[in-house]
Amino acid sequence: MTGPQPRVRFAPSPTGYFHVGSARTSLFNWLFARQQGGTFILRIEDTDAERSRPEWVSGILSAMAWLGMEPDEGPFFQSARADRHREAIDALWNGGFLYACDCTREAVIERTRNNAVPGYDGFCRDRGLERGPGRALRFRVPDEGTTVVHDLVRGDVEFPNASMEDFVCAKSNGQPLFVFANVVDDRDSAITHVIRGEDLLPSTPKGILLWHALDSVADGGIRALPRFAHLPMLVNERRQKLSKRRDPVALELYRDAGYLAVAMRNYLALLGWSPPGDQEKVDVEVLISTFRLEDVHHAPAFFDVQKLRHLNGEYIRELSLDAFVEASLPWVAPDQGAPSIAAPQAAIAPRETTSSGPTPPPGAAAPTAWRPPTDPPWPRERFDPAAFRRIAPAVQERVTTLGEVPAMIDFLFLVDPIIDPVSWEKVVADPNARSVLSAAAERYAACEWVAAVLHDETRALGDQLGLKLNKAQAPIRVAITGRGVGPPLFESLEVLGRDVTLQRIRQALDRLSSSSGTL
RNA sequence: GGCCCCAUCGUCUAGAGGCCAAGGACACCACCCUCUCAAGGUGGAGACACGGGUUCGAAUCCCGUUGGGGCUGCCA
Repeated sequence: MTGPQPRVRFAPSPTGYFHVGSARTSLFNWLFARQQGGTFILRIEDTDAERSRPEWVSGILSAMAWLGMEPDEGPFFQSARADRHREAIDALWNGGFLYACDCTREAVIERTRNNAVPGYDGFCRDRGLERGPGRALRFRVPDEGTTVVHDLVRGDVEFPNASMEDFVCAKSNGQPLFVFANVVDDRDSAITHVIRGEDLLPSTPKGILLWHALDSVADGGIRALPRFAHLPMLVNERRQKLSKRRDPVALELYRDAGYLAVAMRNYLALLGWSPPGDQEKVDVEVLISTFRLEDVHHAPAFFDVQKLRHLNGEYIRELSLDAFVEASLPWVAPDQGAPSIAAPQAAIAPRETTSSGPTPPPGAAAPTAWRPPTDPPWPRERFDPAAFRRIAPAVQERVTTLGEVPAMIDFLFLVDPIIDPVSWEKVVADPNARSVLSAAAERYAACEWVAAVLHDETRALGDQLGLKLNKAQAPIRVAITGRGVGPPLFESLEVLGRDVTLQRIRQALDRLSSSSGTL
């Protein structure tokens, strides 16, 4: 690609938490910028003051930091540019592109009820109203002709101008509206590529009209129209645009559940695009070097958590033991130096931290200390880092999210294990359970306390009772861990220690003896 | 209703006229491995929405149909 270095922007509106769809849009912008040696700009579109809150802005910033997408410029706040927007409005008004309109929404609806063409009917177009309070400013859309969007993803998309209504550029209170502020800001920041969701495609011809109008009044000089790239929507299982109300779309949800930033980023990149070759799990360097807007798929993509989980599991298993232990800390020991929000990602992809870019400007919230919303089930003082580290390799192979770690190791740190009723019922129903537990208590009391020996002892115990190891270990597992599934039993026993093991076997035996045999 | 977009296994996708009796990944099924559960290994089932063209030849190009979706706010 030739010409000036690309300048792209991600322009979210701070209306709540960070949406996975926004994350995907941001990622594609970021990938494109990194690849082209361009500039990635963050612009907060907060022109609607009533729908903007500071904490939502910091949510955007920290989510982007988590995914390793630091902006090169910004965040810029659209609300801070009101004067500039008014200036551009004046220029357009003076150029005759705008007209004042005092129609109420109700009046328009009333008037156009039976019209073939919906939307505003141009009622005020030739009334020659002066600007003033209570009067919105509308753009005089040409009656004839076609506006074509040259889209890098979809090719040329044509919009008959006659199908566009005279849209509002400035509210009756003087506030600029989205399309208008958006275009002015893109012009002023010399954006070369507008990469955003397909839902914005229908408003693009309006933006183009505005762009050329601003050119013709030389507002800020003549500016080259950016290239556009409209990304396919992310949809739910019903193939509808992801909705905040009913779909789990908050990126924070996934972070809280223990998805790694690298996995999330890799998965997001797979939505509407795929790296060359048969490999889908790829390093960010590959993402950056092979990403092409022209290769973006046209059809909407379903956000498939199953696949995300799988990828996450792969990334977790790939971690070094140290990295896994550290990444798990927020879930197992939230007080022990809970890392900042960016830390898990930094630990996993250290190269990420070398990405250049100015430090966030004043007003940008620094990444805050972060922890998952739920604490581990054991008393914090009973957590033993050394014990966790010993069992960690077995856990690492078995979890698919970090959020699953506590449930896998809770028996080590709880005073009494949490007994799963269904698993316990199977023990009660097992006629051999009592003799297995008794024999285990006997053998475990005397043998050397290492996994291999415990393994042999248990096998021998089974032989003695005519049971395969898989049958013999079952009651012991439930007695010790409370569950029928978990990390390898003998390693678990080794870490737990002889005393606690014997105590829990005795407790299980007691419970079996109680009249009901149930919990 | 109007404008616009889209259409390959259940899902994400590869596929730019012959290399495709359509490849990969997730999910699913079976087997192997195995102290449970995972992981891993091997194998299996599974798709070009439909109808017309164009062409020697179409998943790939064109038209139509059907089906989905987006937009249609003085929200962004």
